[in-house]
Amino acid sequence: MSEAKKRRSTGRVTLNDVAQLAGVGAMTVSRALRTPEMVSDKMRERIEAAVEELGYIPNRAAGALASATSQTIVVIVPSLAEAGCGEMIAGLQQTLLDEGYQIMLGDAQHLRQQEESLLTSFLQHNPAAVVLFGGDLGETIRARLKASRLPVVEVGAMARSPIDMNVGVSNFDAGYQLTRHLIERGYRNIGFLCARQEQWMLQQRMQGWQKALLDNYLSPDAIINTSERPSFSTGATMLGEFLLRWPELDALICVNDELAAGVLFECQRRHLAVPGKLAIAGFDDLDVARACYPTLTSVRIPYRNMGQEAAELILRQLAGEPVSGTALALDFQLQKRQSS
Amino acid sequence: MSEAKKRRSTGRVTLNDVAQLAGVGAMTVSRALRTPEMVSDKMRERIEAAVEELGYIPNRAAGALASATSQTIVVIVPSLAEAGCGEMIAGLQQTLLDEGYQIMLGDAQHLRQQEESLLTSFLQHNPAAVVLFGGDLGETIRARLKASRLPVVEVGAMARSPIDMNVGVSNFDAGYQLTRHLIERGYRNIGFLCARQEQWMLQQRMQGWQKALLDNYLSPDAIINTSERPSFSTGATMLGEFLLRWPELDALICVNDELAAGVLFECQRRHLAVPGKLAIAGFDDLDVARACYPTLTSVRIPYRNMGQEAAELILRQLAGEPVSGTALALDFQLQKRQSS
DNA sequence: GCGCTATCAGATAGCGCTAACATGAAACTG
DNA sequence: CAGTTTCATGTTAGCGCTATCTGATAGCGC
Repeated sequence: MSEAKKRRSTGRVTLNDVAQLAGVGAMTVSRALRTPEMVSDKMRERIEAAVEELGYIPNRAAGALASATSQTIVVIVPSLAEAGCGEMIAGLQQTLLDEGYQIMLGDAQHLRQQEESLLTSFLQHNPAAVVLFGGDLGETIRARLKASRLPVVEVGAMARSPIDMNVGVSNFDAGYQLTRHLIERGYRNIGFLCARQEQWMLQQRMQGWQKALLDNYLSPDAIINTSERPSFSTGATMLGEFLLRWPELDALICVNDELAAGVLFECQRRHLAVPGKLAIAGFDDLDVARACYPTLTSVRIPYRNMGQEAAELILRQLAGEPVSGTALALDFQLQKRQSS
Repeated sequence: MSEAKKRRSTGRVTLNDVAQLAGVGAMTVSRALRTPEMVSDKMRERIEAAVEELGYIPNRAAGALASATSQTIVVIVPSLAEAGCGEMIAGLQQTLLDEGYQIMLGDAQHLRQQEESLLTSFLQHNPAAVVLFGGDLGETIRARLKASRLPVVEVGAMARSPIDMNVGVSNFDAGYQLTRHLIERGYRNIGFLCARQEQWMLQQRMQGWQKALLDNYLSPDAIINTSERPSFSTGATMLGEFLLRWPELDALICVNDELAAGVLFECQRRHLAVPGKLAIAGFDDLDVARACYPTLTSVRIPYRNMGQEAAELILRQLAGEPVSGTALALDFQLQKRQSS
């Protein structure tokens, strides 16, 4: 009878279908689903039954369009291989999922340009908030994010000038305390193996080491900065250079545990006693630090917790609490082990 | 002059704004952006200029609603800590980003129930396709995915009964070949350390080992299956048990490199020569396998490649090519090193 | 010149949902 | 019991975009 050509209609169950079955208005169904407390018990039950019966799946695109907000949280990380990154995301998701938010993930692969395209692409989704890990974004992006007025949480380190909110640990303090620990143990020629110094988080650890040495009238000369990934094999490779340039070295702090373990492996290869000939320490307290031989002194950083706290902040912000601008410093924990 | 109360209007630049500035119809702008070849050069340039001038950002929610398709690819992983998972995602993203797709990530944390909520939540977005890593989803979910008629790619292992497409390596063959290598080297009492046997990928490796032993008239008795995470420290813990139960063991294959490295560490701790007293081998060829001492025999699995191939399949499928049902087996590579 | 088909641009009508307002009934006020 | 407030629900009108159709031009052979 009708032209039947007018339009598509995806065929899927819609809010209206539910409303009809339940014999109520569409708006009531919408309310029953999003703000149940605004609907009488009787109605709600009826609606829930109808939803169940039809197997209704809300269309988020429609919701997002109508309300001009989405339930999507954008997460941008420099690389998924980054230590703690997975943990952090797991923590985030754990808290966000129950509230109906989902994570849109971007891996920038340490490329400025990639960050740009990720952000451009993500902003098209009207995300509810943005989470940044590692805190090393370019100025363009920081400006764009600021301009977007979205809730932003920078996670990992304490940011120099936070865009908005910030959850992290003081990597400077971590570096400082770890170094002091080595000094207390009697080491005097303490080197530092850094990688990718441009990363704020890593740089801060290094500066903590510097400061601690200076405060103790030791000179922070023995430092190598490589542009390689801070990986096991990089650690193994770099030890040789240290020994060549600073034969008197008696301790080596590595900017993360993978490097530290790599250095340890190379010591084994060269039959250098650890900590007898060389003490080693790292950061992040990865599982490997507890398993290797000798066990590795490290600094535990609560990555999962960071994710959870970041999620909390976002939720509170979205709920209207005045948490904008909060900077939350979590505690790290020095793990003294056999390698020092 | 108008009542000014009717409705919200987000204030953002819309397609219409661009159209007006360019002096064309909205539809033409839409076409110029999505299917440039359908618009004359003159128009396109004019429109592009207008887009630039206004800093127009398309609203994906509106697009998704109107077209009933989104540019979102859902990725569900058992856990981000899973070896190769990050690599795979990076590979995926690399290929998908240029085509305008983005990744919505779900970490199921090895929980069936979590998988469910993730999927429910994600389906609300009308994703263009779904990528599953590890291939250990529950039946409910597999059924739901099948019913959804979305393009699905299972990545990691060769699936028993693929939902749709599949990109992976034969973990059975990998296990078989690794074991054969050890047999060829003269080892006769070859144990297997498994963890989380319920994971298909890991189980297959184990069965490859079994088969290889049987084919060579050796009995696959020395096996331990732990429910712990296959981590460094789990490896370190489990070695003791092996030595206790099978003192004659001369080689130990671990279901992944972290376990293998953990076992190696424990050997160092106990001053057991590797491979003199015990040979060790793992899977995944993580960086640690190349860095540790002695270096670790392993099987290289091309995780990043898998992600790329999966992305290609999705793109081709979405472009209408008949690739549905494809099962793509990639090559692994045996890496013979010092530990065997 | 005539019809005829390509080609491109515009007009129209929603996609499925929710903000804002309107309504009606119950609950309260004095 | 009229008048006000409260509450639960319904009605209306889009959110910004795209599928589909219609119309205008241009090109073609004859």
